[in-house]
Amino acid sequence: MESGRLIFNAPGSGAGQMLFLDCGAGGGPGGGLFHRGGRPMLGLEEGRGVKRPFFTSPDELLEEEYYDEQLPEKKRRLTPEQVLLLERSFEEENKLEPERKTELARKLGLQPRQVAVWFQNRRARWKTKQLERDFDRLKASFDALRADHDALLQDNNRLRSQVVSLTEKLQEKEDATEGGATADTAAPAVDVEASLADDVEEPAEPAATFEVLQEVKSEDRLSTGSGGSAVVDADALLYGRFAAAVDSSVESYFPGGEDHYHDCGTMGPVNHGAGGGIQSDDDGAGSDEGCSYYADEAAAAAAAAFFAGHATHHHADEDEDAGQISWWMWN
DNA sequence: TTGTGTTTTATTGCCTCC
DNA sequence: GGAGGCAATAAAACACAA
Repeated sequence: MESGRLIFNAPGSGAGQMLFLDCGAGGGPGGGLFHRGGRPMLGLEEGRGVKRPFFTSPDELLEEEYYDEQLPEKKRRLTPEQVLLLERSFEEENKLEPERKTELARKLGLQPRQVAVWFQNRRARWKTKQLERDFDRLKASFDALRADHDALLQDNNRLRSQVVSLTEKLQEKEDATEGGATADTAAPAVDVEASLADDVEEPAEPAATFEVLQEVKSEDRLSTGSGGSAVVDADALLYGRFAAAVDSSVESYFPGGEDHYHDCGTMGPVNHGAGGGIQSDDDGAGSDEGCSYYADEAAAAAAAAFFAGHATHHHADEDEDAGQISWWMWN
């Protein structure tokens, strides 16, 4: 981009001091020493091969030697001392009040506009760094969540295979019962429990399972003694053990109480709307953590259907949570 | 030395606030 | 409407490998 320049003596400046007005076509950026409003920016050119700051102290500006070798201005970097002072000032406050700007400019021998520009660019750099930090932090958080998710999936698969094998065993026992003598109708339930005890590894929360067992036994005593009770009871036992295992997983995922995954809004763990995306700190990132990554209402419905008609009468209070539990189970 | 990528300084245009 | 902030961008300065 070619720029034409008007070079003229700066009003009020010492003799020979020039200003360069950038008249680049289209008003494009680059090299101009005038900013909006026609505010002039002073610039002094270095001698060939001589390194020296573009903007110097007011005293230096008056030194005659600087008026030699006037050439078209070039962009100069601030000296380390100038940058240091600016950095310190930025650390104190990243916004620049007019008084501070003037004072800094005076101390540094810069134009106030330069100080303002430096702060503007510095804020932009800080924001970029902040975004990088936010990204790293969110990525780490996401990776951790994904690892947990994978672990839960493995757990889920293991439990599902147990359900299948135990269901098969139950079916075998049912078949055997129907084909054999009908001596003691309570016997199948006892056998199922024994079988389950052999085949299912210890649940993560024995207390919860114990409650289920107590419930199962209690209902078993009240049952009519039909062969069907064994099926219901076995399902109830499975449900209880599964729920305990899931609760354990959830607890480990949300230390401090299961309410963490109940408190994610009216839709349970499913996070809806724009708030589910990556957010900056300003947007309150982190408040949604653990709430929104694995939404699958179809899975919840499937889980509810699985247990419907089998164990629900044992766990009426858990029915309303079935969707959320299955959300962990089938994802 | 030269080509290339990065950093720094500065400008422009748009937006918001008073 | 003016002042100031921000995003986008240009271009000089700088760093560094080939």
